[in-house]
Amino acid sequence: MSEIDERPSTLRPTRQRLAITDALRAGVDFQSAQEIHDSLRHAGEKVGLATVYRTLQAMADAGDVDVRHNPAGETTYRRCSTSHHHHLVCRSCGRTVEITGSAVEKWAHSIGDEHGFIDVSHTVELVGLCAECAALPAN
Amino acid sequence: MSEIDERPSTLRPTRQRLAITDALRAGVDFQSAQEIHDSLRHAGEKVGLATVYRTLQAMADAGDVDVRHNPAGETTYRRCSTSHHHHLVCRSCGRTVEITGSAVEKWAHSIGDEHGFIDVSHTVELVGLCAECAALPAN
DNA sequence: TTAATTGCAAATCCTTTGCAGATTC
DNA sequence: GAATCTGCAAAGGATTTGCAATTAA
Repeated sequence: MSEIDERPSTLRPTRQRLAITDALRAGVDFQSAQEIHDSLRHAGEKVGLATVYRTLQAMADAGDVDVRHNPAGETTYRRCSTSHHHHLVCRSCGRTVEITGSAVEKWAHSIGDEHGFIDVSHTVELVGLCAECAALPAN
Repeated sequence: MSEIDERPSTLRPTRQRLAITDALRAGVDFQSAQEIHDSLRHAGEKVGLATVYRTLQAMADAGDVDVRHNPAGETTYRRCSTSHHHHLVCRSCGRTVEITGSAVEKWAHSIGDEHGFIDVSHTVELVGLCAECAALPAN
């Protein structure tokens, strides 16, 4: 009764899939299926939106890309092993600062080891009030 | 041209809002608007779904609750200051381990300070492959 | 009384699915 | 030729919005 793995034994390197892989490689950070679809369209590659969704999902299942959700509620994808960074976002004005924290990287890794998990990736998001917004009278 | 703060100056403590606050307090972890709506309904409180959405959104804007997205893509809320923990999830079987990491808490805080942010909350999610799934031949 | 709040239903937006035709092996 | 993939359009599900009625201050 345990359905753990459902991937088809073959994954065909079609034009569409290669294009999507390229788009992921071109993007620096997480991108939504819609963004990738647009990006492909602008690049002259014609790929159906449904195909983009299906492919990204398959890649995520296979562990080839990391998944997260952006504030807009979209599911976003990023190829693994991209130079890794996080964001510190102001909850009032949306100002964003990029963070590179080797400290968390190590922490994530050691937690994984501790529980017998391998191949651990992580997602971190810091949300706070930036100095400017904190200074506003309304706050 | 800078619309930074749009909150109405008054936030009325209506029956609905109090009920939603209670529901948040009752829940141990992140809950979606729909879950809270159900929970209220079962508790005998009649509150419109739209109201739940609007209220949670307002609370999030005000910084009274933390927001995250669950794997299903739903937006979920948790009152701030709940005993804080994170999750380590197996990307294959979904097995979940709760993590309490004071290390990250401190890290998040110091990063905030470093950039002049106050009132910094954070969201962390670790995704990996658990020992059991890693042992499966298919993987 | 006025401004904020609510409920309902309609409207949006993102994502998934059914299915026939195209494609890869 | 068989198993996969694609695209399109329809279907689903979550969230938002318009608007008239209701309620708190």
